[in-house]
Amino acid sequence: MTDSMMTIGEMCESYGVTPRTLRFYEAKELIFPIREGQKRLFIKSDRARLKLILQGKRFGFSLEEIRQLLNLYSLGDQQTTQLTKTYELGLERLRDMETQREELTEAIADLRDRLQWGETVLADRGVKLAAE
Amino acid sequence: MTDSMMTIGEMCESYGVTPRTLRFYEAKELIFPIREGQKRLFIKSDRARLKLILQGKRFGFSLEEIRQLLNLYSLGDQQTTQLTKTYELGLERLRDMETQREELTEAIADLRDRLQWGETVLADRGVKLAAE
DNA sequence: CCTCCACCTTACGTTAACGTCAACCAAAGG
DNA sequence: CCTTTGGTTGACGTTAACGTAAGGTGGAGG
Repeated sequence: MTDSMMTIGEMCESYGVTPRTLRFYEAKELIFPIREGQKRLFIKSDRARLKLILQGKRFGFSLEEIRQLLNLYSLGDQQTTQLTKTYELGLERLRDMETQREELTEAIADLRDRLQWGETVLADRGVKLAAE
Repeated sequence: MTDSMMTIGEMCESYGVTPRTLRFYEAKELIFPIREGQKRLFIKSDRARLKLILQGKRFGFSLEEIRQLLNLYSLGDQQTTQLTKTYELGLERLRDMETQREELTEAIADLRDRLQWGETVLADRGVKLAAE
């Protein structure tokens, strides 16, 4: 109704996933769409979470790890103990991601060198590459 | 013999993997250890490849994608056509990795904010965090 | 000679993350 | 009223990336 509500189909269209995927994520408690009768309805926060899920997957996190991280994004009225654990978990993840970024930076530089080399080899063999 | 040769056990020790993993990678044609009778022997280039494999996995690449990438790291006397394809594949991966790096940078900043916020909340509740 | 150890192959088991299929409901349109 | 459209819940299938268990080999040491 209000355009803040989306059906499962619209969600799939928007984010390039299948219904099965969204239902699966719900079953794994990564998202919590509300129900109108039988049907699922997704609101803004669901979309925010989904974005984070898809991003997390690109970084190589498992769905379970992502589920933990998502709690960081909906911190509210939890017990202090739980909150502290979540915080520390977040710190760990942050270190992970920073490490990963450094490695990625190196790997990119490396790959770039290889490609440069490949270019010259191909040039030597008289191959014209699509200029870009 | 020469310390440039390593047994499967030594490899596992060095890189924190299981024998099964190395045999699996060989079966998938990601590494090509030489044989002394039955036994596998790993030389320097095998170790270089293994490093790249493990790194690639951290970036979320599948073994099959990694296998493609590895060809870039052993370009030699292949046909020019194949070489060109490999080169273009490498370019694609490079774009992927650069994109991933940007996203990762954003995600890190984001997570950092959350943690900062979490810190203040915990501080308000009188929780002392391990200073670092 | 026997045993242990490190390695081997073959083959079936496992987990994550969905895909696919069957059978069902409910609102909307012709 | 019937059919289409878009959703639902099981339940079983699939792929990647290994784990694991069973049984076999070859050399070193007691």
